Amino acid sequence: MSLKHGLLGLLNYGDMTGYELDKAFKVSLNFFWQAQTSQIYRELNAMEKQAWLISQIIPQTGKPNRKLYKITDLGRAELKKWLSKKDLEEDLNVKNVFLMKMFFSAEVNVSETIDTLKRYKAQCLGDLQAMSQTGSVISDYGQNLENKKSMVYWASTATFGVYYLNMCVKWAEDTIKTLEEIS
Amino acid sequence: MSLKHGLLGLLNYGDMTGYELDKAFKVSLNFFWQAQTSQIYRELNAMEKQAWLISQIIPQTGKPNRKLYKITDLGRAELKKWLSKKDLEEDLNVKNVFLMKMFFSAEVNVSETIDTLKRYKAQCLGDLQAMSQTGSVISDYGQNLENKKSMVYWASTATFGVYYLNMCVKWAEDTIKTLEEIS
DNA sequence: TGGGTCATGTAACCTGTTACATGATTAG
DNA sequence: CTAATCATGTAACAGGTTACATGACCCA
Repeated sequence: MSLKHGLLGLLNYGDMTGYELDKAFKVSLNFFWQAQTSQIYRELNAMEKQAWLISQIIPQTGKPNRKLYKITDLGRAELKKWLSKKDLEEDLNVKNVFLMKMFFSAEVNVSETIDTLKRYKAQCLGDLQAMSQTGSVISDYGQNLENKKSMVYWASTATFGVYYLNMCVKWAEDTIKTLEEIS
Repeated sequence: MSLKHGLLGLLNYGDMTGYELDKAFKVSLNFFWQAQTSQIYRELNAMEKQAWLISQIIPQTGKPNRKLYKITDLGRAELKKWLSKKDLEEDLNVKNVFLMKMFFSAEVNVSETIDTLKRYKAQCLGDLQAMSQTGSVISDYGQNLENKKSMVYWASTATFGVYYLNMCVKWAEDTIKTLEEIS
């Protein structure tokens, strides 16, 4: 149940509409969690029923009305409970379709797999490039927060991203080399 | 739709029952994909309806009968189609609850987060220890295959695991250091 | 005049999780 | 005597994906 908690975390920074949450999600949490717009709206509904949020309609003219969500004390309590949960094990599970394909790649030509790995590497390098700008994005956003401490944690997840992508590039290069030797 | 394809991939090595697939899954694909036993049985049913598999009941006495699955030509075609799909982007998406919690950790005490990171590191080191034995496991299993090439790919995914866990350990250490400085 | 942004969703479907059920055999 | 192993699942629910719908406004 992490999408709900991600949304709680974002709403804890300030009130937002579903539309704004969707965008905020995509610029911040997207590296380690992906969510569809439609799912966000559905989860917000469910969370309001659970009284983790309350909403307020803000009329607009010419545009659809905005439905602004605010986190409740119950929601904040839930967020903290989730953050403080001691049991790590489930949180470490990772699903990686790319690796699953690699596992079974004896079924396709070596040259095709090498090609896939090269595209993989290129993609990782592109993502790294994009990530090199997160530093300034973080300090831009961080200015609006009362709790400046957040920036340290945001930066640490960005660092994870950089370490991860560099590791993937190295692994791809090593694997390509191994495959070129046997082909 | 990766569980189905993982099961196809395993059945491509040889006929198995749901029970055996469950165990095979947990010793091979578990690092990058996790599946519940009940889900495996359900997916096998669905796959048989799609004619990717056929099954055969093998009566036993004293034990429940075995339901042995065999991949069909249609199933093999589907496996290859999935493996050859050129579009990488979706395959690179990764969901990581641990990082999402880290992102919002300004809400909990720094000391608590440092403690969590230490347990994270310990867990990674434990997993690394466990992974150091995969080399021999791979060559044991590989002996039974006609297609020995598989071992190279299995080994490459295991290498990814080792690189990944080492990277996580380094990141945890760096992050602990950063947090200790600000606290 | 065509595409992007703003802003809301619903419906159908697929996939993943949790809890439960059965019952004999075997190893410690 | 107890726990694990063998071997099958079903039911209910939660979460994720895909496709579709509406409609004004703004910019090139």
